[in-house]
Amino acid sequence: MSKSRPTPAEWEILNALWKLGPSTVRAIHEEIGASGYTTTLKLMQVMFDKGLVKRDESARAHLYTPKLKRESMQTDAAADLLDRVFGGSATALMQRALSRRRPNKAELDELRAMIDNFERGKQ
Amino acid sequence: MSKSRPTPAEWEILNALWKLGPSTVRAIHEEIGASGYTTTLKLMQVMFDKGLVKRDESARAHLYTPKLKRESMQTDAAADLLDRVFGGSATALMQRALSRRRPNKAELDELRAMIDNFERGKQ
DNA sequence: ATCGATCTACGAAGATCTTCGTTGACAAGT
DNA sequence: ACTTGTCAACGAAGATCTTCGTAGATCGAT
Repeated sequence: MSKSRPTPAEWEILNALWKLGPSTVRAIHEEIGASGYTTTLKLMQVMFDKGLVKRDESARAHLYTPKLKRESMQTDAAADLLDRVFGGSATALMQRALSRRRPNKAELDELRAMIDNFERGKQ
Repeated sequence: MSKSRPTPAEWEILNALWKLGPSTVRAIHEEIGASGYTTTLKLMQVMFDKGLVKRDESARAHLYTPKLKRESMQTDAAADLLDRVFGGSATALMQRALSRRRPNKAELDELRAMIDNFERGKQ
């Protein structure tokens, strides 16, 4: 029972799945523009074995779906990085996240609104 | 010329190095409470080969130091996650980072101050 | 000089991740 | 029925990460 966080290749596939909804290997393969089809297939089969995705096998081309919601997995990933790299400091994480790509005013306002919401305990 | 981001084990060693300053393998090994000494040694040798750390070999017990500043590597790691997991949305990242460990008022104020600074272009 | 402790160096094994070739099944069109 | 294209399945190779056993050098104390 490991927490097995998705690998980079797995994240790419998950993102495509969340974007497209239940999809065949072929659809995902084309969405991410990967190299070889069987590579994508194998990756998704491994993800199925790991329990990262479920699949509908009723048709010949199986339909894959992420097992968890995107928000949930993102939260895990953020917690992971926060722990491993930032010693738990969310402030430091934000500082670094924003320092590369300069945010515009709209984004800053959005962030402020989010903080206000946290303050009111709305999350 | 790959950007080769540090692995989890490497992050643990880097964190110890930034905390303690130039250190021997022994010191880092004890700081992180790892299993076998030679494992820590090998990891740090590999990190040296990769160029993640430099070392002073003048004494028998070499002194290791990270090659880059902590902030710089944190920025890279945050950009990585932002890209791979959050599709570039800093707002989403922050939302998830805060949702697990509820921030207190001091922390929220700190975040607000940070955002204000960004707005004034002080970063 | 020898013993014991500590260090680097090296290589190999184990674990995990990624890529790919091949096979056999199935479906659609001829 | 035969061909062509698409699919899942499987296994193996390659790449990277982590652990560990062993060997050889160095130092301090006896």
